[in-house]
Amino acid sequence: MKAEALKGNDYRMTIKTRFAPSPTGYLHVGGARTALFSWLYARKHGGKFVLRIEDTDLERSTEESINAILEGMTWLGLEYDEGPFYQTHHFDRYNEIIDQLLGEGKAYRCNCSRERLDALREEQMKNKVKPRYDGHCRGKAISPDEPHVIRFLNPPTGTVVFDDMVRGNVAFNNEELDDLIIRRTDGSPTYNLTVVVDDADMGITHVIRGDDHINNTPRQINILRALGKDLPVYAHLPMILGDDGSRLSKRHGAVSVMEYHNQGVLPEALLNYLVRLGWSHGDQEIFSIDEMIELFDIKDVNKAASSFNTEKLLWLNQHYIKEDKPDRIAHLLSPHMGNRGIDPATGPDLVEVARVQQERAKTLVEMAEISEFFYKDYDAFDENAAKKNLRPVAKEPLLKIKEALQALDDWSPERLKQAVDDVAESLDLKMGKVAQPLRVAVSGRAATPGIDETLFLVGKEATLRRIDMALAYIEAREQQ
RNA sequence: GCUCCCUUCGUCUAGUGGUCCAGGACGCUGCCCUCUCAAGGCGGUAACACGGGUUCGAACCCCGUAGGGAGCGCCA
Repeated sequence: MKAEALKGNDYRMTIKTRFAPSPTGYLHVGGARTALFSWLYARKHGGKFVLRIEDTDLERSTEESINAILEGMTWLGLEYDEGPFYQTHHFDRYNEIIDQLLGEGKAYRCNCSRERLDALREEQMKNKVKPRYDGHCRGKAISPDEPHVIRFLNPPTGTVVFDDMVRGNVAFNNEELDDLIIRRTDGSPTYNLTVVVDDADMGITHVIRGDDHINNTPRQINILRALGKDLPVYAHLPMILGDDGSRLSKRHGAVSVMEYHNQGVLPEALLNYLVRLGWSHGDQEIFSIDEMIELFDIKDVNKAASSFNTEKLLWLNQHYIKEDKPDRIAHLLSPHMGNRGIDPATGPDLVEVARVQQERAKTLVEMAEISEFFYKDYDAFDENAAKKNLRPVAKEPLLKIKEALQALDDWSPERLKQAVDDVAESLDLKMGKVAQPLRVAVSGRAATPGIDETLFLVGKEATLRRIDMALAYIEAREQQ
């Protein structure tokens, strides 16, 4: 008996959040952060997280976009416990609710023409008042057989008040609202109705969404009340702006989550970056997923919008690349090598390459670029590097080191380091005078990992061949 | 235009009346380390939007102003 009661109580208390994107584009960073916060809230409280696709706009919704959103969620690891649900599958239910409201006199038919509505709006704007429907069709007997929309009869007076988890107490006057359309002429339901019905049906306890929806909240609350449903708790998250403070758009560079994936950003880096946008926990910057779940509290979310800063994202990305296990980095790096036409199986162990490059790249794309020479001869020397280091004075050190390396049968980093040291000493040169020309010779570039690791991974045969290429380059220069 | 909201270094933020001539992080920058590039270590640069109050005392409370944002669809 007691256990039974407890169980019932627990059920009601189970927290459920949702992410409800409309599939009209890719998953962008703003949506991803909204999803992250919703997900964190559910995870932190042992609740459920549901994914609902709001595809009632048949004109703009696409299959491609649905897949892009699903792909983005998966990549970020924001796994959902229920769904994906599709609103287009719930039309019968929405109609049932709309008919119920109609029957109860809480909604009515309206046959105002678009022309009348447009004229009304224009008139109101001209008179400097907020444009809203004037209730022209309220109480009019309009036949279901003639073309019409259905409007929700919004309470004409009073105030809608709710306690937002991030905004605090929010109040709207019903006078500011109007009788919104809940069913279009073509019979399809509209957003404010479908959201309310689904949230109630799915048992969503906490509606966490972007604050561009805050103005919809009082309308939704009024519909919920008309339906006699419990209200969820609301949390309206601030927007993410571009680095110039304006609304995030394509001209700010990448906004799609998968674009970051393509650029070689690690999901944990993006997540860490996103969680710190509008939220903080003292001075802490680095958060593992588990720490986020443990420490995240929606009450610590800021009210003000924040600007997206790619530099900081890249810093975090480098941090995670550096900290991660070389074999995972190698695994993630492999496709990027493939994009450059390189099959990692044809050269040194990619795990070893990842290990030596880990702290030298901000993205996996960059790491692939600076690692290409381990797998294939460079097409040309980096111009500045060659100009500076492959000069006639470098000839003797290169010849000497070539000789020393040729004689080496233990091609280990230790012996390679020793060989370079020995040559430098024998010529009475600083190590850099030998190592740097050698570096440019074997890699074609000015910067690589330590010379010992570099030579080791490039291998004896390629090293000797490339030293000859460098010597030929120097000689060609001398001819000029 | 109307309604609502927001405002600490360039950026992300800490800060909830005295411990703040404002702390951390990214960026930029100086030095150290060093075979290059990174990474790392130690420094530096830089902010309470403005104007009035309230108070012994204000980044923190109140009021204006300015700037920014969101919404005002048979889009979501």
